[in-house]
Amino acid sequence: MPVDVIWFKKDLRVRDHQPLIEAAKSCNNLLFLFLVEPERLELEDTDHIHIEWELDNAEELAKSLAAIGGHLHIKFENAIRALQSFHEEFEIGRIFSHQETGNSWSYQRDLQVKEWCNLNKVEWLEFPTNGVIRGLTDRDLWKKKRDSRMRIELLEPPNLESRSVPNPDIFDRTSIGLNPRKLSFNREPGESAAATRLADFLGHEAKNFQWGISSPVNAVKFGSGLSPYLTVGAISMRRVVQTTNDRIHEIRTKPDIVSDAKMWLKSLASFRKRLAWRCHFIQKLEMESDLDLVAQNKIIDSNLNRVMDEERFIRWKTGTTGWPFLDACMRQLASTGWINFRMRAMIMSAASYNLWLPWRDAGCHLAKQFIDYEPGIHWSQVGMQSGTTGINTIRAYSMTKQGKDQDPEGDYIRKWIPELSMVPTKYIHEPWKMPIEVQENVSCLIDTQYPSPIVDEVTSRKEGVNRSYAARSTKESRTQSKLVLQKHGSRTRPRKRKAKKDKSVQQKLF
DNA sequence: ACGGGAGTTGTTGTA
DNA sequence: GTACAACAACTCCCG
Repeated sequence: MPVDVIWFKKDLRVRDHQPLIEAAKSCNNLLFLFLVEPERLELEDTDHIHIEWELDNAEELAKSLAAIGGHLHIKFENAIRALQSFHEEFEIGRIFSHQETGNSWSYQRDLQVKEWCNLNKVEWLEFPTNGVIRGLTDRDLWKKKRDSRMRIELLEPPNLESRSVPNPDIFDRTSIGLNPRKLSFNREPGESAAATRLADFLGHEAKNFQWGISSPVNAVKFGSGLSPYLTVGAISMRRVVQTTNDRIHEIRTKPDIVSDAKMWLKSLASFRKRLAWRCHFIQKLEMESDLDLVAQNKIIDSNLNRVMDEERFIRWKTGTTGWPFLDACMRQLASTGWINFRMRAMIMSAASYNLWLPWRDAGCHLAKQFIDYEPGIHWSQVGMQSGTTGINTIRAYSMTKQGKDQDPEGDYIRKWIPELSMVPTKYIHEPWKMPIEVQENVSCLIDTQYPSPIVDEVTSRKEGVNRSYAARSTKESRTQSKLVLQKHGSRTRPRKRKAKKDKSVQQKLF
C-alpha cells in the first residue's frame, strides 16, 4: 500500500496545519517527515543556531504528533535522496506540505523536488503559508486576499487512527556535527510554549508594545517574543492574528477589565499592523525569489560600488567599532540571538552608510545572528537599509543620537560593554572625549581598552548618504526604480494631510 | 520607519 | 498690560 508523506518544513506544529488535515482524509498510510538537509549547514545565511532551534521544535512536534497517533521521522539527508529511499521502500503516493517562501537555496530545492515528483508520478500538494499569496504579479489584490486568509477558521489537529508509518530509528543529534554558539537567552521550544507566549503577551506586556519596541532595553520586555516561533511555524500567523483580534474585541466591549483601555487598544492595533508587515515583506520574497542574491535595483547597486574592507567588517561584526551604542547592540545580538527591529535597521545602516560594506556580506552575517531569521523580512530590510531598492527614502541612522534617545543614562551600553562599565554618563555615548585623567580613573584607556571610533560618524554618514543619492539619480536607476515600485510598492494610500487651520485654506473652501 | 538646518510658533521670565 | 529676549517644540525640506 502506498504512503502519503507529510513533509514538515517551517511549520512545526499540529494545530492549524492544513496539509496535516488534508492528508488525514487520505486512505493511505501516512509518513511524517522532517528533514535537516546537510547542504544547509554550508549556506552563507544559515547558522547552526537555526538548525538547533528547528530541531528543538521538531522534537516537540514529535511529541504532539505522538499524542494524536503519529510518528515523526527526523532525517539528516538531502531531500531528493530521502524521498527516493522512502519511495523505494513504501511507494509514495502524494506529498503534502506548506508552500515555502525561503532563500534562493530552498527555492531551487523545491524546483528539484517538483521535478523529482513529476518524474516519479508523485503528486505534491502544497498549501498556502500565513499571508503569502502565491502567483501574484503585483500588489493590487494582495491586502484583500491576505486579510480574508486571516479570517479562515483555525483547524484542529486530526486523529490519525494508527495509520502512521512507525519510525524505528532514533534521531541522534550529535551525529550531524552541529556546533551552535551558546545563546544566553533560552527560549522554550514548541507549539504549547508558543501559545503560552502569545497568551502572556496579550494578557500583560502588549499594553506597552507601541512605546516599548523602539529601545533595545524595553523591547526585550514589551515585544511579543513570538518571532522565533513564527519562523519555524510553531504557531500559525492566522492564530496570532485571530487571538489578537479576540483580545481587541474583548477590551472594546469590556474596557473595565484592563487598567488603561486606550493604551491597550493603541498598542494592539500597532501589533496587528506589524503582523501584517511581516506578511507584506515575505510576499516580496515570494515575488522575487532571489532577493537574497540580487539587489532589487541592480543599477543603483553597481553605481554604489561598495567594497569589502576586512578590518571594518570584523570590527562591525564583533562590536568593536568604537561607537558604544552600536557595539552594545551587536554584542546583545551575538549573545542572545535577538535584537529589536529598529536596532536591526540601525545596524544595517551603519554597515551601509558609515562603513560602506557590501550588503550581501553584512546581510549574511546578520542572518546568522538572528534566531528568528526570516528570509523575506530580512532581505527586504537589507535592501531598504542599504539603499538598493530605489523606492524607499534613504534612512541613515546616527548611532550617538539613537544611543542618547534610547539609552540616555547609558545603562544598556554598560551592561553589554564591560570595558565601559565605569564610564560616567557624561561620556558614555562618546567615550573618546574623556580626558586622560578620567580614562585612568574609570580604567578605560581609549585605544587600549576600548577603541576610538573606526571612522568619524558624522562625515562618514554624510558621505555615504551623498554617494547613495548620486547612485540613484542617474536616468537608468530611475527607470529601474519605477519598475520596482510597480511590482512591490505598497498599495496603502498615502494618508490625506490634515486640513490646516490656515486662513488661506479656509478661504478656498468657499 | 533618518538627521540636521531653517523657519515658525508657543512659553516663560523679566523689567 | 506690554515688549522683548531666550529657549523649547514643532514643521518642512533636502541630502
